[in-house]
Amino acid sequence: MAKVPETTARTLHCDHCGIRHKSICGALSADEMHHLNEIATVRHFSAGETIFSDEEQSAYFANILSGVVKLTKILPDGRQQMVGLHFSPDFLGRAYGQVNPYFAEAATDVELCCFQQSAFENLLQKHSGLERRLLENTLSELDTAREWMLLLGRKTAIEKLASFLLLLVKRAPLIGCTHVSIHDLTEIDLPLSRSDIADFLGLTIETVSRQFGKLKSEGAIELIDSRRCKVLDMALLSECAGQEPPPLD
Amino acid sequence: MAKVPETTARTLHCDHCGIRHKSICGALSADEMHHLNEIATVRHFSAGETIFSDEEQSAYFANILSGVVKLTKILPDGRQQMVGLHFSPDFLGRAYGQVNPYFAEAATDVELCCFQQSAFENLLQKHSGLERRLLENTLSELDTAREWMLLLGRKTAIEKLASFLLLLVKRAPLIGCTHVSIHDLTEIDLPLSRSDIADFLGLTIETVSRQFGKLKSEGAIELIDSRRCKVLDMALLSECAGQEPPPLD
DNA sequence: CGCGGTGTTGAAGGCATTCAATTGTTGTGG
DNA sequence: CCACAACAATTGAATGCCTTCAACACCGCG
Repeated sequence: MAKVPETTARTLHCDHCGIRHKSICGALSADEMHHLNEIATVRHFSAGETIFSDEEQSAYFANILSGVVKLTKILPDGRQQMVGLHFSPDFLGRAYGQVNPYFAEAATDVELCCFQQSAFENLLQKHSGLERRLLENTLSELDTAREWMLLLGRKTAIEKLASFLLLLVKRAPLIGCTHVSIHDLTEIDLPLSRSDIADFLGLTIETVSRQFGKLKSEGAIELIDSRRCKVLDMALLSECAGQEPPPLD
Repeated sequence: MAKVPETTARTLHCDHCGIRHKSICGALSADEMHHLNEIATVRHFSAGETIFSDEEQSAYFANILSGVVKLTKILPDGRQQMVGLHFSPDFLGRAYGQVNPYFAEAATDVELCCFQQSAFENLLQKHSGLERRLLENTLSELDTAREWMLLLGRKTAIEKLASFLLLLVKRAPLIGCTHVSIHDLTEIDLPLSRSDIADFLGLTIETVSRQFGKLKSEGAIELIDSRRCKVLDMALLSECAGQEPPPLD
């Protein structure tokens, strides 16, 4: 458990870390960072690999250096629901060690900066700035989860998909998966398969596919290929997401 | 905003507080408690009253002394989803002041111990034990929210209702709304109206009512009146909730 | 007794699922 | 380079679950 996993692992120099200030490490002084540096290792995961399953999940914490990580929960009969979707520079892991039935899986190729649980929790207790950062982090995750609950409980399939695309538009700049084309249109790289999107939205892959079709025929988006789409009309997309008052007719 | 609201308000003696050790106040020493005592006021809300709406939500924090509080989110067209359900001795409020579109409403008559935002956040910064308690609190709320997402996204109507009843069975002892009858059967007081339950589960009131009927005819529960039900077969109820592997037929 | 609010029950309709077939994509080996 | 398999995504048709709309029952209260 305290062992470094089989995957590529090496110590890392926080000084040169690209997410140094955006991640929760931003709360640390140069001195404290030094301590963290000593317990940090970088690990790589290919798309589809399990990062942790419910049995061993609390073994370590991690910052996402690059890539997309999904958190899912599974019912005994196999039904599955995504409950978290994390990009760089998000933080992974459940402090204060209660066991939770989550699976974390790499949605794309992923690079993590990992910390041993015990060492990290030590640091957490010593340095209240870090704890506060973690608290703020957790609070905003809770906000996200609740927004998501509204989506799952009350939105229609097309609203769900439109909301998902808007979420990508909003968050994706951070991970460089959108860019603006010459015609001022946003292009989105979808970091998830249809099956993952379905898990995210509480739908089936067939329904997701059909809603893509509807948004296309509405003129809100255009599909370049199954992993890339262009937003043709952002206002229309927002309206489809149910965030604007619906047209009264 | 720093004013004490119009409702009944008086200073309170934390020494005699019934939830003193179970709430987040348990993190405080007698001395610190003294400080908290000075910024605390008790407020009463009748069932149905709004505790805070999205505009003013961050004005204060509170411990729930008694009663049940629901947190809801609303779509522009009026569709509504509950995103939090809180009992005594839960803590209410979003630290570090981002505005969030929640409504908090009293589901039953409610008694709160309120703290001014600024005063409480001061205390939070000075006393890291309190902050840690809040963090643990927030983490477990996040766990709850994610469990709920699984329910909203993937469970059927009957599974949703059964899960809700199990949640009450699990949490309700804290608020004295269950008790065991002479035949060793658990009796539950439902603190929510059908409409609230529907909001909780992402269903309509009609569907909730029908699922009560199904659970009854399955023999899992018995309805005493619309606000009280008896669990006849806990194992069956768990099975209906989809927590056990479903019967293979 | 009538009234409003809350909960139940029935019938019809719609949206998402399920099952099934087809097309598209990727990577491997001949 | 092409054939082929394996997988991912789309599309179609039929079913089913939940919703919607509507009527009715129940309860407390003036």
